[in-house]
Amino acid sequence: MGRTSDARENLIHSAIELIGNRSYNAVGVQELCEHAGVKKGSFYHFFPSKRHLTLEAIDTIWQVYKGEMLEPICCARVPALKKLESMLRRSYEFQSKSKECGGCMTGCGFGNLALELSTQDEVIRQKIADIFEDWAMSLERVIAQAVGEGDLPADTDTRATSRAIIAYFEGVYVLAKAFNDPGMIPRLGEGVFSICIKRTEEAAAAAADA
Amino acid sequence: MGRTSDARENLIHSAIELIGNRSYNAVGVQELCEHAGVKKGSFYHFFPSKRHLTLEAIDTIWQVYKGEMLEPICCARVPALKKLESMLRRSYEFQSKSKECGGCMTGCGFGNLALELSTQDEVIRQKIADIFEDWAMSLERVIAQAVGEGDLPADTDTRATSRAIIAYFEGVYVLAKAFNDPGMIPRLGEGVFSICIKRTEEAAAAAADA
DNA sequence: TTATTATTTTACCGTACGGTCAACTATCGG
DNA sequence: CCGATAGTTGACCGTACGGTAAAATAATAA
Repeated sequence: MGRTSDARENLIHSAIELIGNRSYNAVGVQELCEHAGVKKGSFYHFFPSKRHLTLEAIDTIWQVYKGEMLEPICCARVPALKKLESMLRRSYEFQSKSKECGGCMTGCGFGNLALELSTQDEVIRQKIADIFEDWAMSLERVIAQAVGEGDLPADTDTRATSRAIIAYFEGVYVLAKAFNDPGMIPRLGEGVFSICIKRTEEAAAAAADA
Repeated sequence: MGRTSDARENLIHSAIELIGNRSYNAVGVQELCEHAGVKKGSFYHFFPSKRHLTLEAIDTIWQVYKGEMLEPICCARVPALKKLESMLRRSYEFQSKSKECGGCMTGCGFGNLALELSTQDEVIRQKIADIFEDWAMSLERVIAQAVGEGDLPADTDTRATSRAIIAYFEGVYVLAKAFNDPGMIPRLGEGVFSICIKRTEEAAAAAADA
């Protein structure tokens, strides 16, 4: 009963867009409200604070990314290595488009918020860590598939490899954003395939005799 | 002529410490002044804006990091792969210490500022991009050394490899910060050695027939 | 010693921030 | 049609922000 409203959803989507394009601290409640077409009083009717809105926005991006990008790719019936290629290509497409629209690369929303807020907000940090963990588990299944398909060595450490790939992805986003060049995603992204492989005997030996 | 002062240096070091531990937008001019033991009027005697102080702080961290960490390691007369190990170990030590002191991992100051400010401040973005480029060139020489020592294939793309390693380092920092766990640096860091190697024939073929 | 110059100090500016409140209004179930 | 409920509105906190201006003070070069 009572009336209904889409102000709540609008605010979440405005937060995703504005905070995603700039940063948490660079976007104010007022701007969020204007962008969503909502008065400040309504903001605080739906969310106890800007921080709470952000927490919901983080949940939403993850649900959307997971549901519309990650799972469709992971569940497709194609070779595992092609799935990695798809992720790379889709990332590139998305970042290119966002650069064409807004003039600059936004990068990964989780990485952005993790670096900005991890030392200041334990709840947000933990939420992002959970997301990375969830993401890694999806990826781990892809790695295991690749092992099964014989494209990766049978003794591959799937857990470590999946984490390393996510780290690499995040790092590529950092550089691409610093250079404002989405083209770095496919260029550097190539290197993902190297991560899957264990280091050569010679390299291991050379590193070991330190 | 006139009196001398260390206020300027104090402000730069306060900026490095405070902004490094939190973020650009989370630290105000007032707090910077208090930490440096300087009055606000003096702040604006030395710097036209907080942004300009930050630009100088970025320069300073890079000069210090380069002079006290990067070059000593790169110029040492040891095998190239051992240099990579040194970088990893020193990163771990530094981040562990900073976590013990302040309670949390700060990560890489350049990555932090790149993700926070790249979309909002072109000058800062470009400065950080230049630093990454400079860093990559130092690393490229190490990779070339490893090739010369026979620890990496003769056909290694030293330029691409050095960029990939920096991306990977940055990504490891992102994850380690999100999990507030410096231990991820040595754990994930292992993967650096994989990046140096070209992907196997089979993997390349599998990825190619997409 | 003195004139000059660099630094320090204090008080202040306008603005934007995150957040609160109470009155008001539309809507839905009964 | 009515009462409860959910959503809206606009005015309003206190505070902290980045930044300014001018007078006071200290040190140095001549």
